[in-house]
Amino acid sequence: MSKHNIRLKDIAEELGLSIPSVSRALNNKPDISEGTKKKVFELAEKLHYQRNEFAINFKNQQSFIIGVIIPQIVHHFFSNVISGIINQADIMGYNIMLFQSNESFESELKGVKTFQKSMIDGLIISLSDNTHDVEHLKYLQAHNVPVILIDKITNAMDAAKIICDDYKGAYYATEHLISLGKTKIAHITGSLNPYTTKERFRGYKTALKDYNLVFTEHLVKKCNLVSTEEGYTTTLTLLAGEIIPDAIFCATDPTAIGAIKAIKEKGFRIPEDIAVIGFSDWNMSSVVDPPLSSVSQPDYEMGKKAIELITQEIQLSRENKPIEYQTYVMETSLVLRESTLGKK
Amino acid sequence: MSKHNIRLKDIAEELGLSIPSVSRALNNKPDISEGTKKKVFELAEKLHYQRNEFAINFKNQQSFIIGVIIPQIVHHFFSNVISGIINQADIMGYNIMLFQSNESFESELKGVKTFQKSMIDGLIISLSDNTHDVEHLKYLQAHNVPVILIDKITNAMDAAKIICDDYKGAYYATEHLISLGKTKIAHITGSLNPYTTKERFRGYKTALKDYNLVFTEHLVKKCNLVSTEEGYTTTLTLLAGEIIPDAIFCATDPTAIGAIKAIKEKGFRIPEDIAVIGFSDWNMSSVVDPPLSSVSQPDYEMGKKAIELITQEIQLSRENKPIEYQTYVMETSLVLRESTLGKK
DNA sequence: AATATTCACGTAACCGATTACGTAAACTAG
DNA sequence: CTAGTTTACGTAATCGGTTACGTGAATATT
Repeated sequence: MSKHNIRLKDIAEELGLSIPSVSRALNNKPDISEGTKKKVFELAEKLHYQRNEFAINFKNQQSFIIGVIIPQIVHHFFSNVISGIINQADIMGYNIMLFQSNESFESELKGVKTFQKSMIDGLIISLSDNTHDVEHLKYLQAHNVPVILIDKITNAMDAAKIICDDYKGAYYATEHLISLGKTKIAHITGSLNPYTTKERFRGYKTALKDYNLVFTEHLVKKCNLVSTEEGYTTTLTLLAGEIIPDAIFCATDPTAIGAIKAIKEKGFRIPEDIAVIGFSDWNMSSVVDPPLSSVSQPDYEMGKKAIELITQEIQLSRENKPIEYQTYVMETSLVLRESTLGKK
Repeated sequence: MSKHNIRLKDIAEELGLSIPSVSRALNNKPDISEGTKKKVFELAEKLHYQRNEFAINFKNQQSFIIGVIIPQIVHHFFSNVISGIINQADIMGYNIMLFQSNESFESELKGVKTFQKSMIDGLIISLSDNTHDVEHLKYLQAHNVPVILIDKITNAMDAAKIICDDYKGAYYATEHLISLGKTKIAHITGSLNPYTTKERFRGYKTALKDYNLVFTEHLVKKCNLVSTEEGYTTTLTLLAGEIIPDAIFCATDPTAIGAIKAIKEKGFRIPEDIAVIGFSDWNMSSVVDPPLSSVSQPDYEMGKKAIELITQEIQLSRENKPIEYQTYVMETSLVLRESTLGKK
């Protein structure tokens, strides 16, 4: 930040005018003569004058900065969410201040406090897995800073929330496996991020029930990290069990990729013997062998929606109008590939 | 941003003090009595007073914001760079304002201007493929805003630059293939992002030469988008040529993944008939079949280094000290997997 | 006791721009 | 020719905090 940027004062002094007159000229205010206006414009042009938005925002008590806190940037889903957030924020005239909590509550708390002191106009946050207390977010809200929860949400506070329909996505995925004639459908679930995982589990169970398939406790395995490695070992356990599944619905793509590896290693065919479907449609999913069917989440659109909502809330908040909080459930879609459909 | 945050004025009025006295008390300045200090601290605590950093930064003409512009967030390499940037910036007490150019020069230009008006203290930028003019960056520099180029750099301006050793990485990759006894080593190069691609090509050629292998023009193919699809079709062309390669060094991992698909489809064994190695070690590379050997870039460290450098430059710039620009070349490392080593 | 020093605070200026308000000079109207 | 209006500007206040400077009262020194 230069100390030698051109200020209104520089222009005013050179033209023998007062600072407000220069301001009025540059902003095309009525109370200024055409001649002065022209002189000011020309000098401003010549000196490459740029308005100091920092000063204006300070005066107007509005930063045009939206804080974004997510658990991890290096994540297919979140990087797409951020992409949507940034592109839409640009359209709406806002800047994005980004922070990652690395799944730590302390870090998230620190991020919120830093943002608060930086006078963000609003916060879009996806909670860390270790966040159970949301007083820091309620405090922001209480001070007229709109907060929007995205993906990893909580019921512990009233706010606009954006999620994708994990339940329906899981239901459709399971339904798809059923439509292939599979009857012994396993599910590898996760324990972290309770909300989405629970919803996926619920979708799985409901689909089984709706199609009159027996829910078998043995066919449901829990994975803590939902990683490729855990997917691999968990699937090996599944395959060594009494009931060998003929399909596996995994709560995440990495888990599904681990499952594919285990299934191939044990000599089963995919999808003939065991079909596999994941969740989230990671970019890697199309390149594994066989390419993985998955449930695609509207990540980019969720980010875009978050900006649309928060800019509205910021506006309402400035006008001291009441804000009605809704939860926006966005549709998922099935992306079918060889891991369920087989070779074309 | 609330209009009703607690200000020094509120505390001052309640205690019958002047605003500067409250300020001195809270900042533990000497010219204030212990009794007053205690009273101020207690009331500040009670009212949850938070310093308005926005105001202080405005006064100090320093925003503690570092602007970051990259072509795309949804990219394994860049998301890791940003991760390093954010974590290190947090340590150094800076905030990150993020923007993506989507590989558009106009968009990049707009981002730079917006950041400039927001009074960023420094800019870390990875140029879009369509950026040939860097006047916008030179302008920032001329106004004491340090600019650091990362990965996609240019020689058109003097600035600190951070790249990874594409040349050596490519050399090592080729050398590794040679060490496996491969003699007909093909290279799939790209045309975008000339600098890195050219360096990778140069590393490939030099390694061949150093090990007395013939450089064969036919074994080098150009891919514009370096995508999986292009890698696939390009490899099919290679395999239909007169000289069938016994190894392929691809300029990117997606290309290599496409190559693997084509090689498997044509019935060749990997790595026995044809070994494959990529570049960048995308997260998907470990899950393809066979797992892909690749050249790992120090993405996270590059981001971290960028923050270290820019905070130093900001400091020097504030002290009006001269800044010496260097180009930091960071080491790559080989990540060897089955696509060159075979099954263990 | 007279003077010097320290203490503890208040006042004013500032960061860069905007905006409400005030006011000479010029213009208009009756 | 005077009163009212418009024009085109300047002055002052503001945003929230920091800092240089000034000052009366208390304390210390000779």
